[in-house]
Amino acid sequence: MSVKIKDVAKEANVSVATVSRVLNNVPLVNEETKKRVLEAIERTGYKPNAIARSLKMQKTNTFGIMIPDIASSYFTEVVRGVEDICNMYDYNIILCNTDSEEQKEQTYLDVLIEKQCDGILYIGRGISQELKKKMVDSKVPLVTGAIHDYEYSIPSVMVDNEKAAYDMTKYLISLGHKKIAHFSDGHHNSLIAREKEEGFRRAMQEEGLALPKEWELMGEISIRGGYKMMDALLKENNRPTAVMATNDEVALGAIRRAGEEGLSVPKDISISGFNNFNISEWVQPSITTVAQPMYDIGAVCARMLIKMINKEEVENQNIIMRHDIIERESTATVK
Amino acid sequence: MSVKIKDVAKEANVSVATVSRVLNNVPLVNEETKKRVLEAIERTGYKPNAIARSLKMQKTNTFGIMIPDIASSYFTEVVRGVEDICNMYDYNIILCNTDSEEQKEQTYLDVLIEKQCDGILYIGRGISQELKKKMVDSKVPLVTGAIHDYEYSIPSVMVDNEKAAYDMTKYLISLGHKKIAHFSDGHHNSLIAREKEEGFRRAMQEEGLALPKEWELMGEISIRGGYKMMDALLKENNRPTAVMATNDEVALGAIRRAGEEGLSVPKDISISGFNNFNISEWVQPSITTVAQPMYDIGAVCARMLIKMINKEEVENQNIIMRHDIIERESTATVK
DNA sequence: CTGAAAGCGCTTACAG
DNA sequence: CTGAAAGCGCTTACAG
Repeated sequence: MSVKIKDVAKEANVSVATVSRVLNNVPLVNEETKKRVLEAIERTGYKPNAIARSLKMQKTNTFGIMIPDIASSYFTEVVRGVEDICNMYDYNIILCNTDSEEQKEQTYLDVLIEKQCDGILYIGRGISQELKKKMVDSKVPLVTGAIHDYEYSIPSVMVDNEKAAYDMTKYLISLGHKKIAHFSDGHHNSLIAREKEEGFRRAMQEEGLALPKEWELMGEISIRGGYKMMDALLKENNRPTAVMATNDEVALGAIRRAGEEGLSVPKDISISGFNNFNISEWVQPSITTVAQPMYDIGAVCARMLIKMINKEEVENQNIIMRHDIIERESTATVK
Repeated sequence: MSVKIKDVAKEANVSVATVSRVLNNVPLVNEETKKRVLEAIERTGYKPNAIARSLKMQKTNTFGIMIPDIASSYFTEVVRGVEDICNMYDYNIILCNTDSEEQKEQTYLDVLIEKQCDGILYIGRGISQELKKKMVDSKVPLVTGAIHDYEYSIPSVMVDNEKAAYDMTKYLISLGHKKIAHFSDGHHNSLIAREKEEGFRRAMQEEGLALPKEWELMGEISIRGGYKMMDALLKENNRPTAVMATNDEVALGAIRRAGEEGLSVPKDISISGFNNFNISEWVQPSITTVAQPMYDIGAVCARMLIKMINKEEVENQNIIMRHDIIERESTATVK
């Protein structure tokens, strides 16, 4: 059916070896011959078969990327960063949505290994013990994004979540808030949630502020999740003056629910987010947040993985990206 | 380095053919032998090499998916739908962000063909002549999402954009609006923009309403794009009472800019969106929009492509999905 | 029920 | 500078 290297060789009156050489720009081909081959390729409309090439070369030029859900703004940005770099370096990515389910993660990992991916990017909230072991054992080059594993010290690119949460809490406190609730990710495997929790507590304790149980809500990371957590919080008699939400979507849901209750944000209650999603500066009120360079996290992950594959030395194997507090309309000094 | 089928064969004292048979569940293998092979696989930790298999079978079980930008909410949802179905049927997807640039599209198409993708999903706003020809000539099974090509009648899954825009315009008119602006996609290749434009005009003309040039804005499809278009509109003396934006992000940007001007939405101006993104019911005001089943469009595209590859008959090659007007807070009767 | 062998479409060490 | 041949890791028609 389709034309193969053999057909081109026949057309150009050379051997397949020669055709292969011009295809791969091996220098020692006679200019005349090369021209003839190029013409034959043109005439026949030949396209190399990358699968055959991969089998021979033991290299597929494709990465697997495992994320919880592409429909979640955070991962969407990271993936875009990954893909742009991959495109520059002639890699492609196989996208795997795991929903943070271990079963799916295991299955995808097997597929990625079987499809001989040159490397794997794992972007997530945390990795289960089992998967971690399996990944490391597989010997496939691996980089994690958004999280870091201390057990195997897998190369990683992330933000200092503990510090980021600490900074945001301190910021809220600097506004005069002493009663602060925390809406966090309820997923059992979330390393990030634990780190943020620690930062939050450290800041509160430093100031000698109370941490009542009813102000530590856990739920789904989504607008609806934020809505529900605010709903639960409002049922309490003891109301905080500020809420630190684990991301901007959660903050948005919380703002919506507060508004329905007749509470004006930030006049009656301050609400902060995390990540600085693109909507956050546009919604009303715009959301005070901790910006983190999601696109760059993806891009740096990809670059690091490519370096590893090329056996280049990677000086810093655990890159911490910068975060920034962005003050906007959803927070204000306590009245 | 890694264990191959030959190693398993040796371990189990059978031929590679036999190992391959148990791997592929070919029935005519002795139970006893099968068990021995399975044990050998277990012991050696053998993982099949899908690349070798693909070369032999002429099937990679991977699709290429070309979209403008995964960071755009519309495509994010569609891709999730695609991936979920692919996962069910043991396909993987190679994600390609083209930014609607023809150069990137051409390059990606070549790569997808060379990597022997079993099929390609093209989700976009429109296809250039050249790319269309190249895709069709390549003979790779192809489905388009969000758009339909009338020239080659490529199988497609989409919403009736003309009718959807018509319906939304009619809805705004039913609210008493006679002065309606339209914020649309400025990309030169956007088929969708042209269809919506037609629907908008048809509705307006049916009612004998004017279509002044200054109310037909074109810009970038994004929150910022909507902000800018509203900014331009507000510079006109002649102000409409309603704006139909080409999607919810554009609407959000427009709402923001209107607010900055001291205009209250919907009291002073009604603004409608398109697509029903997940934020749209949560922002304040929530956005009146035309819902379209983005996830399902992706899912149906994937299913159709799989059917085509399996040579199953696809009765309806141009599937029109349902759209719905969702009335929310950003539109109101004209005062 | 099982094995030897050919072949999928490439690349490259080796020989000339 | 060029070609014949081996080999990447599988599957399967063929023969037994």
